[in-house]
Amino acid sequence: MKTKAPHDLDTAGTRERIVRTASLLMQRQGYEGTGIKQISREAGATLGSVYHFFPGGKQELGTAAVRLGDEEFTELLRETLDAEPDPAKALLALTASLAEGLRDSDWLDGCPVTSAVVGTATSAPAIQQAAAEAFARWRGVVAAKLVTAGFADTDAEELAHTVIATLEGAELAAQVARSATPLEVAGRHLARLVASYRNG
Amino acid sequence: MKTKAPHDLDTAGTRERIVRTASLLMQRQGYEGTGIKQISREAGATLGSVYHFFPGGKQELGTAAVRLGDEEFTELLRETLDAEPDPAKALLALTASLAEGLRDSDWLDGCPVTSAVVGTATSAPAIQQAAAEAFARWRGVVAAKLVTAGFADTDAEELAHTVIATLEGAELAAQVARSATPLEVAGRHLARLVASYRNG
DNA sequence: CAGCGACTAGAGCGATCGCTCTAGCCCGGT
DNA sequence: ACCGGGCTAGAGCGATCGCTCTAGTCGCTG
Repeated sequence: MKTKAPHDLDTAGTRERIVRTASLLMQRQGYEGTGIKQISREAGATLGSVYHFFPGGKQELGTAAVRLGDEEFTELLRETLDAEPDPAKALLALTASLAEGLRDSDWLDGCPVTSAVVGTATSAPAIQQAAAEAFARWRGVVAAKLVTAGFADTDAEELAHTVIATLEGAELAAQVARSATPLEVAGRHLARLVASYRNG
Repeated sequence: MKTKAPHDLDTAGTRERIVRTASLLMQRQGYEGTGIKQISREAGATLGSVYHFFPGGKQELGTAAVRLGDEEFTELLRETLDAEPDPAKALLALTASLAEGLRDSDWLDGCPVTSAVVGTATSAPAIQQAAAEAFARWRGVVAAKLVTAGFADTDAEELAHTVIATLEGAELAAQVARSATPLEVAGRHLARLVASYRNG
């Protein structure tokens, strides 16, 4: 039962600023390529604050950053899928939205979870765990949408696997090629794949 | 016109050992997470040798490592696709092969290009360039296979985009989940997607 | 208003980073 | 026999890494 006094808000403010900055920087530079001092500097916080909020150090902060990316993409996923009854059309809207976001950042801001998880398998297992949970949650959201639209449970779960994997891969490909084409093509193919299960 | 004296072979041996070690380590730890000293130590070479062969430093070595990964996967791609006339069946064999390789390394060795390219957009543009070339070459191999199998040029090129993107994404998902399922499901869906263009 | 816990502030630790530099080994050619 | 260049060898540079530590500020509570 916490009160929402200004004190608490300020606290939450600094903590959140640190996490958001960490998420953004790790998205662009990866986990290993981002330093704690750079995060604290760009977040307008001090090193003391960072270790006050994240006594577990870099790994705990990285985990929080991945969780933030998880939450944000989960919300985008839910919004986009809810706005269109037909799952195939919704996927087209989703890839278009991702392509727009990527272009707007000059192809720098890819998937925050992907960026943070690469190369941390042995050095930061907690981050791997958080990334695994994120992917599983996203698959769950896609699968739920498909089930609601009348797909069989098994088909929905398998399609959700491929939808999320293809989105990850197409986002990376688009980033590297500095072109929206991989995402646009992936959207059309995913829509076609999903539609092929509608009557069969 | 170089002679193949033992002297030259030894030279090539050290250089190649360095590149192979760099490729393996960056595959597991990412570009930023791998140090030059660690590479030279594990390759059984000295720091002097590394900078003798790669005067451009870490970025040049990383670029060579990405090119090696490019060549190796290009070969695997060609071999697997050549062994089976039907592209859909060939894709199933390919995902099975990737899943096997991933499991054999205890889910540590994902795509070497992906690992190296994440987080290097601003810090090592030469690596981005090499990765873009790798993805383009792989798409070319897949597209050529599809054209040979009778697909229209446009369909073949678009499918190649999605095949490569989905393989990348599924490999990453399998690595994070420590499970072959994402790759297996992706293989079946890619086969289905490709087959859907056969008569349409 | 005294006291206390939450938070800020940043100097500085040992280790490691990418990289440079000098010294010397080894081997083929003349 | 001697030289010269390809390659090895590793000490050490300044910078940065993740992290610890002490000191101090702030605002709420009794």
